[in-house]
Amino acid sequence: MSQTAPEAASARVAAVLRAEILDGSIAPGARIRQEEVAERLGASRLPVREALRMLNAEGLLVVEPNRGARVPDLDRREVEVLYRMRERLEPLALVESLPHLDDATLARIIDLQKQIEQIDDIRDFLALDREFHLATYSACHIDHLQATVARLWNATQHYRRAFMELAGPQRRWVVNAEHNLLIDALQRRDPVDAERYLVGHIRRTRRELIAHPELFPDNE
Amino acid sequence: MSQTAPEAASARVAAVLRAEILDGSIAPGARIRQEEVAERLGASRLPVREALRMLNAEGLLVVEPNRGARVPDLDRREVEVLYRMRERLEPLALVESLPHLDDATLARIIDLQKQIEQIDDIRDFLALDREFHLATYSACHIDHLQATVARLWNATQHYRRAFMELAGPQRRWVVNAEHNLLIDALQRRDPVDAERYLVGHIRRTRRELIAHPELFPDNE
DNA sequence: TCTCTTGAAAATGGATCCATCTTCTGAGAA
DNA sequence: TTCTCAGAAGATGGATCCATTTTCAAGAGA
Repeated sequence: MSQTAPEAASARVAAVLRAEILDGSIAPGARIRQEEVAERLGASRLPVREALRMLNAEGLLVVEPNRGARVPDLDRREVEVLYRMRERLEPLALVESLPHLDDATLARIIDLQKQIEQIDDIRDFLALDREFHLATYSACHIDHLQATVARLWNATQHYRRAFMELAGPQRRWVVNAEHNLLIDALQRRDPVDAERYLVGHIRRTRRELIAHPELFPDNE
Repeated sequence: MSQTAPEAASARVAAVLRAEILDGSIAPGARIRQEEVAERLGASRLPVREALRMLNAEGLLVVEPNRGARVPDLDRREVEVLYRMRERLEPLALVESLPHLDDATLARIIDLQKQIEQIDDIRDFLALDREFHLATYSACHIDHLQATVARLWNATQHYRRAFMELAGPQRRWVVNAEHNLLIDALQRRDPVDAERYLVGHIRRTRRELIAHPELFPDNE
């Protein structure tokens, strides 16, 4: 066969929509019409419906009965609590992952950070940053934990992007310092320091993000 | 209309399957065949597929491409980590909920505990216990947080039931003592004590549950 | 007797057509 | 001008039929 991957239509549709939501092409609040997606991607409405359910499970959109799917837009308190969830869950994922992290994954993490330090484009930065962190959790091998963490990243992705477009690159050096301290702790297999730097990283991000009320709808 | 609720077929199918999984009629490891469910519940396969996706989003089953849906069975480490996730997330849900808990909800929580102290049947106990805890989080009004906590309860429900069938009712008084201390802290609107008793409650449950390796598959 | 192969049965994935619900638009009256 | 209500258009939910994949059992060969 010349085709390398048969891949189901619903998975293909889900992949396209996932990318569009994560990179902001489909903004929060937008309604997603099944027929429009089906026509655009050359499939029938059925795999589109399946794809919407998948993305719903991934925290990227909400499905309301008889009213279709839409990307939710969150208020400031909601985003803040999602970040507090990250502060509690990701250290657990990291500590469970650390003992099983092999050298190849560690090398990939280090390489990702090198790319992060050289990239300018915000979308590329966000994608690499996400891949960097999820890679540090990849060895925990607890599906529920990894899926939950991914959902939190998915739901807050838009606000991270909006923040970076607003704040510009002047705080990038802080991210890099935190990432490199985290990598150092990982290389030393030190769960205490790894958790310390990770929590600090997420906490700082939350505070800087929350400090911009203009990112969120209907703030009194 | 005589019908009080029109309710979509997919939601109805999902409700039946959800109840069957939670009460153990469909055990972990079991494959769920779409056609069997469709015939049994008097619907076509399409709403069944939708229902399976919904339950997948709720953490009750996993869907593998071209291989259908099944209720996952977890090993001991997986259940332990799920409980550690609960220990970190539920205190956050409680603290975010506590300031918004109204008197009616508090009264319902107290009433649920009174029922818990009088019930004998394990399935009824588990349902009431679940309702009790989720009620304490119900005022946090963060959909993602409540859904995540519900998923953790869903995924571990089977092992809680198996544990109770094994351990019998002799530790029920501990549950009641912990619940009543938690209620007292809620009535005093004391987030510190409330978090303290809740974490203790979950930690003790985890330890007692994990102490029974015979509850889990393939433990060396 | 064990293993590999092959083919048939069964289950899932997808497409099209129809029913039902939502929502938007516009006309009419206060 | 504004509110209300009715009707039409559009979108979602569901049923049936077909295609593809998986799975399992039977048989041939070593």
